[in-house]
Amino acid sequence: MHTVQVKPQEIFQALADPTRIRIVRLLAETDEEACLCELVDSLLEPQYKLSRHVKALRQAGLLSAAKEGRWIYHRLVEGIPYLDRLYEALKVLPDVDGCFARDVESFRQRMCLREGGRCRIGIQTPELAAGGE
Amino acid sequence: MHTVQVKPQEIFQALADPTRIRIVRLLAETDEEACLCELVDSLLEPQYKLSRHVKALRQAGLLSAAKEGRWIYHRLVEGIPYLDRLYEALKVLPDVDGCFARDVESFRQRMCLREGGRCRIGIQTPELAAGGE
DNA sequence: TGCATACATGCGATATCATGCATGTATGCA
DNA sequence: TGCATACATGCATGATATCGCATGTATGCA
Repeated sequence: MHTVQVKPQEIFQALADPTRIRIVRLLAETDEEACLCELVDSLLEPQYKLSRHVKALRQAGLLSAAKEGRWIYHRLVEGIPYLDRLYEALKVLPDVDGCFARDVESFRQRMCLREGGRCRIGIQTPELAAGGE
Repeated sequence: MHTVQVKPQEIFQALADPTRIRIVRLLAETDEEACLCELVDSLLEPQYKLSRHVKALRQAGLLSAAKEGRWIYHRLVEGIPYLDRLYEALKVLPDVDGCFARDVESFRQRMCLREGGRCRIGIQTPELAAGGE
């Protein structure tokens, strides 16, 4: 089940980081699930960084993970009143520098590389993969 | 005006503290304004602590302040889409230990001490006033 | 004009967090 | 069975947050 007694402040703490907001907002706006390499290629942040942020969001109860072989698909936990309202808040956040719009656009293009609706490739931006460049 | 360019993560950071959540939730549920001494007597936290948290919420754009002589009334900034949705999320947060319910009850009782709708007394819990006990 | 009072804040101690680098784990394919 | 790869994490570091204590500022009243 979801609730492992997550304190309210832990939920907001999970969103108190620009990268984590980008992750949640991306998944909220597209209503999609994504594996880590897709997030890396969309947000253009290092693999280890997003891995940790995704973990933080999972521990806060915002994300659920589904393992499929080597890939792990992350999606928003939905159906919980206060979480659903948080997503709504995120979706109407101002996007002054167009960062969120770019994330969504990059993500949509990355989704085109799926085969049969599943990710079959890894990180397409080599300098963001483990080990750096 | 309101917006002094508050970054999204600063809004969530402002709510990433249990005391600040209590403040915002109290004002959201009661749709009231409150001065600092009323908050002290309701939340039963030291004056200097709430003063700082209120300041943090103001800097994040969640609270506005109206000075009336020695008293300063704080209320939620409303009418901004993502803020209004955040308040809605706060209002449906679980209250496992009954903390929020107690805050609201204490606040309602404290409001009975107003004269003409205005606070005319100071902190009624001496050990929480400046200087400690 | 001086005092009581509503609220603000400088300081130091402690704790938590995000990041980069490097490396570890686990899964599937040849 | 070994290698490539998708993802995870230990460690050190710098940044930031909270708190208690004490004190400072500003307003109104006697």
